Amino acid sequence: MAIASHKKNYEVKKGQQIFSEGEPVTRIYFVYSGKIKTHKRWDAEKELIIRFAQPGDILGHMGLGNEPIYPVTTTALENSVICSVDLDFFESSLNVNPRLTYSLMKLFANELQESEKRMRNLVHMPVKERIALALLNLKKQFGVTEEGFIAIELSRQDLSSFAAVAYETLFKVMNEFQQSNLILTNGKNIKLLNEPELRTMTTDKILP
Amino acid sequence: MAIASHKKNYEVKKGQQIFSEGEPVTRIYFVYSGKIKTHKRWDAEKELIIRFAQPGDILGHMGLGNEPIYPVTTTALENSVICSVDLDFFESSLNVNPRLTYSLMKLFANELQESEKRMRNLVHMPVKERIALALLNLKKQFGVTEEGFIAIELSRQDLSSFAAVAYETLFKVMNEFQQSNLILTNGKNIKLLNEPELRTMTTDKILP
DNA sequence: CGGGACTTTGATGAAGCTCAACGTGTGTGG
DNA sequence: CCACACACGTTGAGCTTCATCAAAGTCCCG
Repeated sequence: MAIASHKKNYEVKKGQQIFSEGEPVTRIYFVYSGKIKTHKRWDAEKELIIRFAQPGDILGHMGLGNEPIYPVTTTALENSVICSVDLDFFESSLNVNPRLTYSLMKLFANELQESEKRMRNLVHMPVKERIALALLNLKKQFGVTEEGFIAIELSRQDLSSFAAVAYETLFKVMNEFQQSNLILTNGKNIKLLNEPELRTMTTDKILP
Repeated sequence: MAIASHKKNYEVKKGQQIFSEGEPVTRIYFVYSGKIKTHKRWDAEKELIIRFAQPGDILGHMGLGNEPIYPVTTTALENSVICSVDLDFFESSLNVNPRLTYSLMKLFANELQESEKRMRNLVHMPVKERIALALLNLKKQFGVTEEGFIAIELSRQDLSSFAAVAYETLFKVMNEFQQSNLILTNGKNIKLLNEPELRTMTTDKILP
């Protein structure tokens, strides 16, 4: 196929970066297998995890804006396989294939909604609720294993970066949750025991 | 024109809502004149201002996602003129006109970048920096009048909702800024006196 | 002149971040 | 195989920041 010359397949090891904030945008990536975090740096040791990508997800599409600079960093959470296409090739695909453009536009619309909802939540929610919400969202995105644990293994570091909470604060709240039988943890594995309760914590202030 | 039957023009008075969070998406709006805020409610009396729209900007496009529900409210900050098209009509325009879809996709890409940058900033920045950033962004978007004031009149309420800061806290910081000759205020008019200083406040922790 | 809404200032308290110490596991070299 | 070091996980105490509450001041209309 003609496409092949523009396509590359990679294996990415756990912890390895695919691209990094500030680099010029050269390629668009697709996840074949594995899990990948999209994050934004702050302050050398702090970061905010923007979202997680799974098989089927696209990466680097935020670089399609006017500034051809990746605004985020992407790092593999486990060994993953991704494929990438040249940016120019992707752009010309968009020209040729309006349906592709359309579905990409839809994707952006959804992500923008999500992003702005989350922005408001992070701004207004106290820590406990932010963490509850983070757990619920993880379960929603990744589902659970047979034993009922959320089907992703995150370091506490990553979990705190996702909930936008200090590292140490996360422990304390997770303990509290555990003591009130809201969750059950086993190392990195987390099970939600009382999802309705967690849900009301996060929604009762969001008016319709 | 055939379009005409799908088009409506409105005049919107200051303070009037165009559409509201939770309503089903029926139309897409374009701003002809005036200034409009896009905000998300929280907690009956709190809100977060997501962005401001000016002449030429589109409103309601976030409703193009999978859920046909407006995720935000839009309220006129001054008497404005807007035009709207039926959602179905807009969707079919997208089918017919790939260039439109493409530019909409680009728009979304830019807004998503902006949104995620702002999310990180709001999460990590202390109050003073958030306010400095809000002022800089307002100036960037609206420019200044002949006298050098930022060309938008915002209530302190709105300003605090934009900076994601408590109402009273805003006053105190604005005073501080005034005392250190960073800004000059005259009622709702704001002039930035020392933009470089404000800028360093907001950028020195954002590593490249 | 008085009332209501908006603005401004001060005092207080709590939430949560930081720092620092301690515990636990794991890999490495003797 | 053990000892040690280094990373990672856990807990506690102190302290800063900022939201909240309450009160006083100011402006605008009736």
